[in-house]
Amino acid sequence: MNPAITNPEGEKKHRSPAGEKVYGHIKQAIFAGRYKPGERLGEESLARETGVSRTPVRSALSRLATEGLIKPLGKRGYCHAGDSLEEMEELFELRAVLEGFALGLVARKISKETLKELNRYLARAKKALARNDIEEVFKWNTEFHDALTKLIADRPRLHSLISDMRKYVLRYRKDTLLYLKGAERSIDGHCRIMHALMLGSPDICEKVMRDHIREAKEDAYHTVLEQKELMKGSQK
Amino acid sequence: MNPAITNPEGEKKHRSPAGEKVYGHIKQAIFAGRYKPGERLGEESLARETGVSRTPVRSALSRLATEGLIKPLGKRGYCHAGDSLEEMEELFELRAVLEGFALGLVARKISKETLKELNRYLARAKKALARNDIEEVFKWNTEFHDALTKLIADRPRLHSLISDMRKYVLRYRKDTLLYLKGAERSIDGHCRIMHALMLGSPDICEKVMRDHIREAKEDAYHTVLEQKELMKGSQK
DNA sequence: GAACGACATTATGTATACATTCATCCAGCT
DNA sequence: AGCTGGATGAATGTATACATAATGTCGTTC
Repeated sequence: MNPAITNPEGEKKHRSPAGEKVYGHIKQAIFAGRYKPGERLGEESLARETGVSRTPVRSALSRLATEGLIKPLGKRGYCHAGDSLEEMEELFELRAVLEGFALGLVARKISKETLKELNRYLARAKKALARNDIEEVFKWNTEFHDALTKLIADRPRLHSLISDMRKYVLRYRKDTLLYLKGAERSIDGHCRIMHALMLGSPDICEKVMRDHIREAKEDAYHTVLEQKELMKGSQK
Repeated sequence: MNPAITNPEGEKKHRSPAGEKVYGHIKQAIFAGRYKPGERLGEESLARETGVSRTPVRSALSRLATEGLIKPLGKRGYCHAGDSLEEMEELFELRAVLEGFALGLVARKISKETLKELNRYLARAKKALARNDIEEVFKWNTEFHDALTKLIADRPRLHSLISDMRKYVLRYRKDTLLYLKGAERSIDGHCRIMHALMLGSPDICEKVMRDHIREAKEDAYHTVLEQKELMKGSQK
């Protein structure tokens, strides 16, 4: 399974073994599709499942709600947000806007060294694609985006917004890249990003990144549709 | 004092008398400048202050952190984010991007009735400006923006992001409008927004809204600077 | 038979007690 | 004298017990 999901690597803040455990547990369960869409998530049941008390469960639920994986349900706990196409679409649109803006900021101050680093990731992804090693393509594409994200660490809000959304979106992206065509389009987009960065124009960078993420949205869109079809078929 | 701040009106979710009480208490204290910038906010001291236990205090702190009013401090509690110019600038830049995008979305589907409603608010703000009634200008300008925000209620993430940031930004805006020039520029911006909406072009709407909020940023910038000067002067 | 109401069950809000970890300070050593 | 290391304290993480609110069920009544 996807290591970026099953291995909840060290984040910066939020310091608690138990709370972290529950957080990872629920997140993984959601990504694995273990909850029915819209299913209610109660503090007590989760506390029993994970073997901790309700207090860390509450904290984890609150965190997940901020990240958008679950939604507050009126007055009675939370529920799994489900993969509605609308949600997915909004998420990618937001990413397009925010990461587009971010790339515009980056364009103003990126260094030659960073450009080289990005080119390195891109070259590796291309090589991996030539070998049909999708896993590797995914890895280097992620490195590429992560390197870009790091460049706006001096804008804490923007940075954390983008980080959160990228975390959330992994589920779609991995599946998307399983299609060779998606991998090709993605790498092509990264090429265009490099060119835009070398042009140094914020406006062009913004537009290129928007288009890139909207392409990814289209791929994810089809993937989700097919998943829904599959689920429909597998229902007795 | 600002009614939008001192009167924590009914929000949608988050159901708790005690938790709500603490939330309002801290928020008000922050807006009133009762905490030194960067001051550490401990759960225990806040619990004593407000007379409730630490549990609702935790929930309130978590909420405030999500909204960006306080920042998680490494591993040890939270602290008042302070009014650094950088933070303020980032906040307005984000608003510019997100509300710009939102207005682009709105442009595609706004109805004649809504346009009329917006025009009504705008006209009232103009009249208030003619009377030099800044309080009223503020009120109708807020109605104007709120009406726009409501139009993207079908994009929950975008909507809540914008709502949160607008809440947070109230402190700057009120002071800003105390300057007549700021009020004039603000109303002028709203006029341009109306024209862009009537043109119906998403791109133009996006650009106009961005410019409008960046103007507000400039006003807020000067205001914060003057406040800092004042504080420097009042320090023995 | 359907609807209303009371009770039981369950879930969340709150409080408090306990555990753990971080920070500070003082003492002893180099 | 300065630095290091441990002890002490305080603040957060966790668990649990209690209070309150909501839901679901069962019984009664019309």
